[in-house]
Amino acid sequence: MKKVSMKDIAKELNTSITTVSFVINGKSEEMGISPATEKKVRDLISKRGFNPNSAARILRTGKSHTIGLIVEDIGNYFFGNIAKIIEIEATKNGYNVFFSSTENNDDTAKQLINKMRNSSVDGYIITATPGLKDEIMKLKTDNVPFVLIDRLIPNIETNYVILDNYLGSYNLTKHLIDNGYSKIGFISILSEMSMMMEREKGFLNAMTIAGLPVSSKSMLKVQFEDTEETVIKAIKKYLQQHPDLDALFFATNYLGVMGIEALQKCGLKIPDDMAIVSFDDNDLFRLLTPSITVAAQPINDIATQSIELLLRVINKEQKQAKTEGRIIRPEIIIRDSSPKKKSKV
Amino acid sequence: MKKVSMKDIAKELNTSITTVSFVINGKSEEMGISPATEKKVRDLISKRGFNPNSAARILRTGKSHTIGLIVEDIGNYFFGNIAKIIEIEATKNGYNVFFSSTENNDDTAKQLINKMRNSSVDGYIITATPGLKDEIMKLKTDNVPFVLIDRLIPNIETNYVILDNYLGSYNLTKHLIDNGYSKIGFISILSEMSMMMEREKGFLNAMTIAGLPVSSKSMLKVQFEDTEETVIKAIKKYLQQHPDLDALFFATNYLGVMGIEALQKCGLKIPDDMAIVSFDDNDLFRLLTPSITVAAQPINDIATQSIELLLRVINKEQKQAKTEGRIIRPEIIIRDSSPKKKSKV
DNA sequence: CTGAAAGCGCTTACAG
DNA sequence: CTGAAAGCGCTTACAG
Repeated sequence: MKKVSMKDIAKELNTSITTVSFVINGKSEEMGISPATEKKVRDLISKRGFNPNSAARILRTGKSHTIGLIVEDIGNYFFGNIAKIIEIEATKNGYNVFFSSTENNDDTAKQLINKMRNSSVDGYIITATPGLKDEIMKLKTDNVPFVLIDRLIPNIETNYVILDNYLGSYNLTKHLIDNGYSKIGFISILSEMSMMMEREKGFLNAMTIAGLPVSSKSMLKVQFEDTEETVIKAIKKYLQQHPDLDALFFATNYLGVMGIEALQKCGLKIPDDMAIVSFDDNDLFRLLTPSITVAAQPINDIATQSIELLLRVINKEQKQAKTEGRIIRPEIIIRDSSPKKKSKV
Repeated sequence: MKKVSMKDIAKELNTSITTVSFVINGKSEEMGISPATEKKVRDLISKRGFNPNSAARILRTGKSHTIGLIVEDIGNYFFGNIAKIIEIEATKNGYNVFFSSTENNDDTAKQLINKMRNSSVDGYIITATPGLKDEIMKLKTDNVPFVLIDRLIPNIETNYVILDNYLGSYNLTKHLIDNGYSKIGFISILSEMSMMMEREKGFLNAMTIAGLPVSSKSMLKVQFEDTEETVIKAIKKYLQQHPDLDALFFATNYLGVMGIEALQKCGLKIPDDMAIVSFDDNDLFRLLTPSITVAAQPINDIATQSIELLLRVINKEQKQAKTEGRIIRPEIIIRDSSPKKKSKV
C-alpha cells in the first residue's frame, strides 16, 4: 500500500538515490550514467509504477510547475473557456493549473492569491477584482510572475492581456448609428473597472462624434450584485421611462440576456420595436431568434496570449523588469438584432 | 525577498519551532502554550506576514487538503457550474480544488489521475471516460477516496452521484406521448456509456408501454467526435428519410442545439412541424423562441452531494469499505417546444 | 510549559 | 561513472 520512493528503487538496484534521480530528470547523459544503468533504472521504475513525490520536489526546488488561474467565475462561458484553453496550453508546456473563482469579491481574491503563494505556484494569471491594488503591488515588489487579464488595475504597470474595450464599444455603437438608430439606451453596471469605463467611453464618443445627444439620465446602471429579478425590473422601468428609444446597447452579455427577457415581458419585439447589441458573445446570442449583434472577445487569442506571456515572464530573470501588454481587438459580429432601421410610416 | 519561515519566527522570538508550529496549528491550548507566548507568536506572524509552506506540510503529513476534480470539459455549462459549486463547498471545508478536463479522452484522464496522485490530492471527483476501468480499479484497491459523477463504470462498485437518466428519459418521452405525439425520433450519440444507454432505455420503455412502435432504424446515432457540421448534415438527412415524424427527442443538449439548427435549415417550424425535447438544460433552451422542454440536471444538488460524499469518504478509515451512491432525480421542465399536438385538419 | 531532533522524499554540490 | 550527505520547511513523538 505504501508508495514506492526513490530510495526503494535505489536499494533494490543496489545503486544510489542520486543515480535514480539523474535518470528520472533526464540527466543521465549530462551526468555520465551508463546506458546499462539507465535502462536498469527505467525498467524498475515502470515495473514498480514509481512516480516522484511532487511535494518533496517542490520543497527542494521551490518550483511547483503550477500556475494559478484566478478568474471571476469559472461557471461562466467566457471564463470557463479561457480556463480550458489555458489548461491545454499549460499542459503542453509541462505546467499544471490551479484555478479559483473570485465572484468579483476582493477578500476572496486576496485569500486565493495568498493560498496559492503558499503552494508555491510559479506564476499567476489574474482577473483582478476592484480593490486588489495592494495585493498586486505586493506581487510586483516580490518579483512574482503574473499577468492580468480582462481588466487592469488603474495606475499600475503590469503584464496584461486585455480586450480593446473602447474600440469594441465604439464600433458597436457606430454600427447602430450607421443603421439609422439615434436614440440608443446604454445599459451597464455601476463599476470603477477600467473595462466598463472604456466601454462607456466608446459608446459616448461614438454618439458625440455622430452629433447625437446623450445624457447620464439616458443611461441605466445596475449593481453587479443585483439579482436577475432586480435587474429585469430595473430594465422594465427604464424602458417605460424612455419610450422614445429605438435601440439598446448592453455593456455585458448577462445584461443582454436579462434585457432580452425584460423586452419580452414588455411585449417589445426585437428588432422592430427595439434593436439591440451586446458586448461579449455567448452561445445564446448566436441561436436566439433573432440572433444578437455583438462585440465578441476572441477567447482563444486571449487565453493563448496570456499563458504564453506568463511562461515567458516565468523564464525571465528580472520578472517585472519590463512589463508587456497585449491588446486584443474585439470582433464585431453583425447578426439580426440590429438591421437597417425601417423608416416610420 | 526571501520568504519568512517558522525558523525565522522562532529565532526572533527566542523560542522553538515547535512552539510556533503549535500556535499555527491551533494546538496552543492542547499543548499548554501560555497565552502570553501565544500572543507573542501570533503578533510576529502577522507582522512578518508569515505563511506556512504547504509543500513542506504536505511532505510531512501526506495530506494536501486538495481534491482533484476531473471533468469532461470545464468550458461547458454543466461542468463549469459543477466546478464552481464544488470549489465553493470545498473552500468552506478548508479544501482546495485542482481541476482538469479530459475531453472524454482515456489517455488524458489517466495522465491526470497520475499527476494528481503525485501531488498527493486527498481525493477525487471524477467524470469517467469510457476506458477508465483499470485506473478506477487501481484507485479502489489503493484505498484512495473518490466519487464518480455523471456516469458510472459498468460492473465496478464505487461511490457515485449520478442522475436518474432512465427516469428523466422515460418522463420526457411520456410527456410527448401524453401531448399526442406518437412518431418520435430519438437522436443520440453512439456510446457504451451507462448514462446514454439508460436514456435510450427510458425512451424505448415509454414508447413500448404506450404501445407505440419503435425500431432501431427510427433512431439516429452520431459519433461523439463528429463535427457540428457533420452532425447537422446527418440530422437533415435523417429528417428527409423520416418525413412522418412529429417529434424529436435529443439525448444531449448539444445535440439539441445542433438539431435546432438542422430544423431551421430544413425550414421546419418548432413546434408546429416538429415538437422537440432535449435531455440536459442550458441557458439557451430557456431563452429560445420557442423555449425548449427539457429534462434538467439539478446541478446544485449533484455538485453539493458529490463533494459532501467525498469529504465523508476522506474522513473515513476504510475508504472503500462500503460504497455509497446518490441518484439525483432530473427535473422535467415543460416549455413551449412540446405543446399539445394540434389535430390535423 | 517548552525544546532538540528525526524524518517526510526529493535535488544537487561535492568527493572520489 | 557513481555515492554519501546536506538541506528544503514543516510536524510530532519524546524528553525534561
